[in-house]
Amino acid sequence: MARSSQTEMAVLGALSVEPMTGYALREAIRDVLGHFWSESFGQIYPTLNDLEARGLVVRTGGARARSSTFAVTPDGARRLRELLSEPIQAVPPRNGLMLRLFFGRMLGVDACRELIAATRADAERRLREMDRLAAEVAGEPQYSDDAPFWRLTISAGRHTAEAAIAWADESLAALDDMDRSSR
Amino acid sequence: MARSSQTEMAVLGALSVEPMTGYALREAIRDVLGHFWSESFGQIYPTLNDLEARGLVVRTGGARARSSTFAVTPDGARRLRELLSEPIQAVPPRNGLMLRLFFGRMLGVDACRELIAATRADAERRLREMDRLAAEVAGEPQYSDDAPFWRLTISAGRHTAEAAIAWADESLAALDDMDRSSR
DNA sequence: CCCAGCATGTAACGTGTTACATGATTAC
DNA sequence: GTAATCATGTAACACGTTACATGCTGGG
Repeated sequence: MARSSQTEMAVLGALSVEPMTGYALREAIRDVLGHFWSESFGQIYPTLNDLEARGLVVRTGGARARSSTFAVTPDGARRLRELLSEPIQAVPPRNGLMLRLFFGRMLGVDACRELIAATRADAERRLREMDRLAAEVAGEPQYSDDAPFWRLTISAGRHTAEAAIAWADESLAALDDMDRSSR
Repeated sequence: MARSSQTEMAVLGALSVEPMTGYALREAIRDVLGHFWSESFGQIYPTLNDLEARGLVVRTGGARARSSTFAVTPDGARRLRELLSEPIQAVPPRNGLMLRLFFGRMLGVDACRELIAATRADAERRLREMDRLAAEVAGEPQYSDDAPFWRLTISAGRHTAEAAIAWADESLAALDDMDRSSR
C-alpha cells in the first residue's frame, strides 16, 4: 500500500505534468509546490516503487543504470483523478507563533515584538518568491494548460503573505500602545 | 520525557492562565486555542503525568477521587518561559486545497469551483468564530492581563480569513474567465 | 583523478491520532 | 436507575522525518 494517499496524489500529480526521475520529483516538489506542499525523500522512493508495482506509473530505464524516468499510465491518470476528488483531509492546526503570542504575558512584550517582526520579514520574502514563481510560469509556454490553475495557488500565496504583513504592522502598533499605556 | 516540547508548552501555558483538570484542559485547547493549535487526548494525559513527575505542575486532588486540578509550579513557570523563548519550529506545509487546485487540469474546473466555494464558506465561518472569541475575551475582565495578547491571535485569525475570502472571490472570477475564453 | 551533484534506497526514531477501556458524578 | 457527561488513561497504528548507506557521472 502507498505510504499515504496524500503522497500518492502529489507524486502522481507531479508526474502527470511531466515524466521525471525520483530525484527531479523531489526538487520539483520542493521548488514548485514548496509554498504549500512538502514530501521527504523517505516518502518519495517507496511511493514510486509502490505505484510501479500497482501499474500506475512506468519506469523507463534511462541511459544510466540507476537513472530512470517515471511516467503516469492511463490507470495512474484515473487513480489521480479519483484521489483529487476525495475530500480534503484537514490537518490539525499547529501555529507556533500564535501559541507564543497567546502566552505573551509570560514571554514578554519585547520577545513578541521580535517574533512578529521576523514573521513580517518572512512574509515579504514569500511575496518575492511568489513573484519569482509567477515569472517562471509566464516564461514557459509549454505549460499553458496548467498555468491558469498554478496562478490560483500563486495568488493564494500572495494573499496570505499580504495578510500576514498587514497583521504584523497592526500588531506591532498594538504592542507599542501596550507599552505606552503601562507607563 | 515529555511527548514533545510543543505539547509541553501548550499544556504549561494553558495551566499558567488558570489551573484546571486534564479534561478541562482539552476543552480549553479545543475551544480557545482551536483556531491555531490542537492537542489530542493521547498527548495531554501522558504529558500531565510527566510534568508532574518533573515537579513542573502539581496535582491537587479534588472532591472526587479521580478528579484533580493541575497547577503550574514556580519551576514550571520557569520552564514555560524557557520553552516560549525557543525558536519556532516550522511545520512542513501540506495544503490539500492548493495541491488539488495545482492539478486542476486533471480535476476539472467545476470541481475546483466547488472547492473554492467551500473554502470561502469556511472562512466566513471562521470570521464569525473570531467575533465570538473577541466577545468572550471582552466579557471576562479577570483575564485583562492576557487579553491584549489574545487579541493579537484573534486579529491574525481575522486577517487570514479575510484574505481567504478575497482570494476565493478573485479565483472564482478567474475560473469564470477560463470558461469564457475556452468557448 | 577527484569532487560535486545526480540518483536510489532503507532503517530507526519520534510524534501524534484513534480506538479502546474504565469508572465517577450529576441531571432527569 | 439510567443516560449523559466528566474524567483518566493505554495500546496500536499511521505517518513522516532524519540519518545513514551506496553508487554513478560529468566537469575541472
